[in-house]
Amino acid sequence: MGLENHEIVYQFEIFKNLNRPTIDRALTNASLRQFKHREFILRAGDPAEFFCIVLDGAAKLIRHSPRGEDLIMHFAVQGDLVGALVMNQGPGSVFPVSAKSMGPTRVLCIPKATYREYWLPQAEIQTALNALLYKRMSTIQDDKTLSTSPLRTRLASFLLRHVDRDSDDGSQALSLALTRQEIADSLGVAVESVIRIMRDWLEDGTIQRQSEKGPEFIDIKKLLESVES
Amino acid sequence: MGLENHEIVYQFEIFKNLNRPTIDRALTNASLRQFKHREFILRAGDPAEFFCIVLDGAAKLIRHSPRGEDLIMHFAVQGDLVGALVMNQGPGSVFPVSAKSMGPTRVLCIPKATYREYWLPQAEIQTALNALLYKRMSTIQDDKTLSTSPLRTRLASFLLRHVDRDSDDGSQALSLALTRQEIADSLGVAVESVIRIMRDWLEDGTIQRQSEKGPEFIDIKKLLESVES
DNA sequence: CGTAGCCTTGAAGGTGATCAATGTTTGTGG
DNA sequence: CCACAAACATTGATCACCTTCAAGGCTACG
Repeated sequence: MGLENHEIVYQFEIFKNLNRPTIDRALTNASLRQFKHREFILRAGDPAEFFCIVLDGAAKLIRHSPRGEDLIMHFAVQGDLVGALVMNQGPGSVFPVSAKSMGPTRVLCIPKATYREYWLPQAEIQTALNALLYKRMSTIQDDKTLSTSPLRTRLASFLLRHVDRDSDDGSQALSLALTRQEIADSLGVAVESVIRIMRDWLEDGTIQRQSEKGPEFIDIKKLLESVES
Repeated sequence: MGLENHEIVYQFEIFKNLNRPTIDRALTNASLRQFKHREFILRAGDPAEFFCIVLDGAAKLIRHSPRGEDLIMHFAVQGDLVGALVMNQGPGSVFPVSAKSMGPTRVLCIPKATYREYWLPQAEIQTALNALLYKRMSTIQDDKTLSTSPLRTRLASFLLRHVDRDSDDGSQALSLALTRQEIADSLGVAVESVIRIMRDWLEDGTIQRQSEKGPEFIDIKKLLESVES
C-alpha cells in the first residue's frame, strides 16, 4: 500500500522506539478507509478481524446501555488505536465497543493477521500498547474517583481534561468539538443537566464563546474556583 | 530466594506460555512479604520501585476521593498483579492507587530492576500484562455502561461478577468476603443505600445467609429477575 | 473493657432524572 | 431552492432516588 501520503504515522506514539522497516512491517496489508460524519468504523459484537489507527479526524468509542442510551468510553484522535486492544483475546473474539466517526475521519485498517505476525512478537509494540491501555484506564479511574462528587465537579474535570494543553494562558479552547449530548454521554448523565450547568458557566464567564457558532473557550482558573466552592 | 514453597506461581495466568527458567528469571530478587488484615501493601504517591504478585489472600486497590471517601478500583486475588502496570511509566513515577490487604495476605515483591531487565523485553509477558489490563478495563467499562441504571441494577451486576463461577446450580457464594462498606466503595455510593437494598434481597430470599455470620449466597435467577422488573 | 470498624434504621432534603414542549441547525431529496 | 427530517439545544415543572445526618447496636481485638 502507499504509505507515502501518510508520513505522519511514523511519528505516532505507538511506533515510538521503532525504526521505519519495522513500522512498515507492522502496517502490512493496511488499507486506508474514509468516513464522513457519524458513520460506524466498527460495531460492538462484530468479529474482531482488524483494528484501526486514526490518521485524522476523530472517533468516539461507544457502548450501548440496556436502557437505550449510548455511553461514550473514549475519544480517539490522531494516532490513537481503535479496536486494537481486543486483538490479543484469541480467535472468535468480538469488538467490545462500537466506534463512530466524528466529522470526516480517515483511518488505517490493519488486519488481525498482521497483528499476529508483527505486533504480537514485538515487545516494544506490546509495551506501547500497554502504555496506551494504561493511559485510558487512568482516565476512567479518575472519573470513578469523582463519582461521588456533584455533577458540576465531574463536568469541570471532564472539560479540563479536554482543553488543548499547548498554551497555558488564561483561557483555552476545547481540543475537540463536542456536543452537549456527547458530553452527557461521556459522563453518563442527562443532557439537560449538562446544559443547565454550562449555561451558568457561560453566564458567569467561566466559559466563553468567541463567535456564535465557534468552539468554546474555558477560563481554567475560574473553572477550578467554581468547582472548589 | 526460595521459591520452592511457592510452586503455585508457575501456574499463574501471567506466566502462562513461559517455561520455568524464564519464570525464575522474572522473579529475580523477589521477596516474600506477609500482611495481616487492613495493612497497606503499597501507597498511592509512593515511588513505584517495585510491584507485587498476590500469592494468597486478597487486596483492594483504592483511591482517595477529594471528599475523603475511599473508592475501590479493583480486588486483587491469587495470581493478580498489584502495582505492575505503572512499571512502564518511566523513572520517577508513583503508584496511582493504594493497595490494602483484606485478611492475611502474602505477596511476592519484585523490584523494578527485575521488571526492566526481564519483564520489559519479553513480548509474552507484555502481552499477558496487556490481557490483564484489558480485563480490568472491561470491568470498569461494564460498570460505566450501567452508570445510568438504578442502583439496584448496578449492585446486582456487581454481585453477579463476584460469585464463584465454579458450580452453576441455583445459588452461589460470593468468592470474596466483602463488607457492605467495601461494596459501597466499589460502586461509589453510600453504605446505607447498599444496606437497604441488600436487606430487601435478604427478606425476599434473593440472598441467603447460611449461618449467622457466614458468607452470603446468591440466588442468581431471582437476582436477575429482580433487576429486570 | 474500651475502642475501632462495621451494620442498621429512620427522617429529611437535595441533586439530578424525567417529561413535555419548542427552537435551532444541518443535511437530504424532490 | 424549498420542504422536511434528523440531530442537537433549551427551558420549566415535577418527582424519585439516593445522600446526608443522627443515633444506636453489634462484634472483634488489643
